[in-house]
Amino acid sequence: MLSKSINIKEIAKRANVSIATVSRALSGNNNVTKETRSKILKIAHELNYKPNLLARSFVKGKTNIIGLILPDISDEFFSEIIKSVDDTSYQDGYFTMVISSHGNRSLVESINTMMNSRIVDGLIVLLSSVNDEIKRTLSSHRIPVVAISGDTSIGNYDIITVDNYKSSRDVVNYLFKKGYKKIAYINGPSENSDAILRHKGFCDECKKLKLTINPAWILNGDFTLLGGEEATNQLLQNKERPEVIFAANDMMAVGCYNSLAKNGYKIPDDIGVIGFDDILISEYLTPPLTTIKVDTETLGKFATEKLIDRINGNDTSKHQVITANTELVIRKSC
Amino acid sequence: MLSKSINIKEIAKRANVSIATVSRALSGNNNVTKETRSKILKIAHELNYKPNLLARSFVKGKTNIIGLILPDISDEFFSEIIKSVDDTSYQDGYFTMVISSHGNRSLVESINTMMNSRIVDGLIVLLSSVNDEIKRTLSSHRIPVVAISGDTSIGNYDIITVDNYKSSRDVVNYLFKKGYKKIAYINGPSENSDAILRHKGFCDECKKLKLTINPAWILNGDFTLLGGEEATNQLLQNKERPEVIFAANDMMAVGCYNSLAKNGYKIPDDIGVIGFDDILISEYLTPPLTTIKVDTETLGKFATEKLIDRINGNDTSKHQVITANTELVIRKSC
DNA sequence: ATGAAAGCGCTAACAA
DNA sequence: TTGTTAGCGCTTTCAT
Repeated sequence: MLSKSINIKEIAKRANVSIATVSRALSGNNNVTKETRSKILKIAHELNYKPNLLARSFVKGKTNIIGLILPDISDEFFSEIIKSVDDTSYQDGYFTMVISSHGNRSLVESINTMMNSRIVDGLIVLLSSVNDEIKRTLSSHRIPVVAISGDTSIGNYDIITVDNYKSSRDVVNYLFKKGYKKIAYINGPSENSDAILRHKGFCDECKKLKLTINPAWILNGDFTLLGGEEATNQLLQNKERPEVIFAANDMMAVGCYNSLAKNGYKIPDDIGVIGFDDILISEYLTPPLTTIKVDTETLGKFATEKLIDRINGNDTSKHQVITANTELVIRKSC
Repeated sequence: MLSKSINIKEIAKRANVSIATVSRALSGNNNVTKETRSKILKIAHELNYKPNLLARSFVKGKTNIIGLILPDISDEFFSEIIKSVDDTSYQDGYFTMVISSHGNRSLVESINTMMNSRIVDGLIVLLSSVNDEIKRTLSSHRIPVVAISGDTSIGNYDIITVDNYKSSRDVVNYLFKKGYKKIAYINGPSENSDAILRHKGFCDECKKLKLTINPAWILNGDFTLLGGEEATNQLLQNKERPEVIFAANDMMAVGCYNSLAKNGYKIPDDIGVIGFDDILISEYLTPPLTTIKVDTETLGKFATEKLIDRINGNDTSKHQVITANTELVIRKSC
């Protein structure tokens, strides 16, 4: 294994030409006669020659690999992003390297390593929360960076985002029109940008519709299934019960379902539930979950195309914030 | 952007030493005096020097990246594998590069590219079906290869597998003991190694228990949700109905649930359902799905550890087949 | 402990 | 059209 590999020098020797000619023949460069080229190609094939991409990348200063940094790889939402990014980049001749930031402590570290390693030509970073250090790190762009982030405060990089705020208002509006007046809300993590905006959207629309918000109906969640379940348990302790629960993401909505089932409540007859994200599972819950569909495919596609355009220098415009569409998917849960 | 970067030559100049000394100081080599080292480190820090990992990899012939080739990245089963592989490799100082084979046509191509690129030090390949060409390609190991595969026919690489056959027999046995005699089976794709073994396990155990298999109750599926739904629809056309449906994977079991609900059957009262894989969603179905838990974390961990041991030369034993455990998880669906 | 120099495999500028 | 040669940034002998 790892036996000494065939290189262009070896081919050059056998073909009685210089390594430059071999390089040219192999890279499809024009300045080689048909005969020389076919002779070289034949020998290369016979020796099962494979170019050392590492050497090539090294000299060219370009690897055709993009890096994708995620907080946590297993999350379903993220895996859809991975697929979308990978599909898009592959079509443009790029590989995707997926890097979990393995906990927040190392997010900045991961970004820094990747930025300066020369292993990736560009970076897509999925951000759940943003602080100054992260922003500074991302802005120190040795290579192009695109962030997928709820926080759209401008930095020195492109941002692909979802309209959390408006979608959240849409939800409240929909509920209001359906006749729901008593709405409970399960919040996401306090530092999560998406969660913050969704919460703000909820509050603002309630205010606009003059819905009074019972403070006991605003629960703290953490975007996990269990968090949603516990929040709902807590909610059900109150004597007065809401008519519907708005969970800031679908995973918590699933937790909601569990709690409600265990406590003997029927959805939507006794209490309605609405979520946010439209993860795969949502459609197959009983009853199917009404939710906001976040188009992860577009999210990943936009991010990748933007990044590759930046890498290739095809896009030298000012850094942008691009908003991907959402859509209210009405199913059976409210 | 991409401004000329600081390199060891620059540091050497400023520190009035040779590049060799800088290299030694930076790599923690002993043969440098405390003073020289700290001087160099200070300058490197001031200049915000980051080593060019590509150059380092190139000269060392080692990138500390492992490749993970998957048939389709979005599958939930696979994303758990990704996480496990990434976590494990990260702990050992490796990055993980995820490569979707983007359809079978390019699987061999993907393997070949990665094998010879020098970009990855080793390769984990998730195989859903195996043919001679794939086997030959994997066996031509310029670098170590570990396959995660149902097909365990020996090749020139390590194999991590799941005991599909035995687990499938376990399922039938469990059903039999629960009093189910009329069992329907929804098969996976005909060329899928796991599916083939699960089906064989089903047949053999039925035979052993002298359960007669109604041919109309053996359906063709494709491991997708929709496939499971359609198969179940078809199954319900028969006048005689089975007491329980064994879906060869959980995704199809979810499809089963949908079809049964739409046709007015209650699980498990009217008809039972059992699956295979234990994907995240299974626990939260109504009723929670009884299934075989495939421990993807262990699967990925075994594969990664094996691979890294091979890369480091810590394992020079003959190629092995390692079987990861499964476990029958009894919930409420039968 | 430090330096000089070779070389990893390839591309590309320059010469011929 | 082809060859010569100089790097790319780093590690690693081999001297000193």
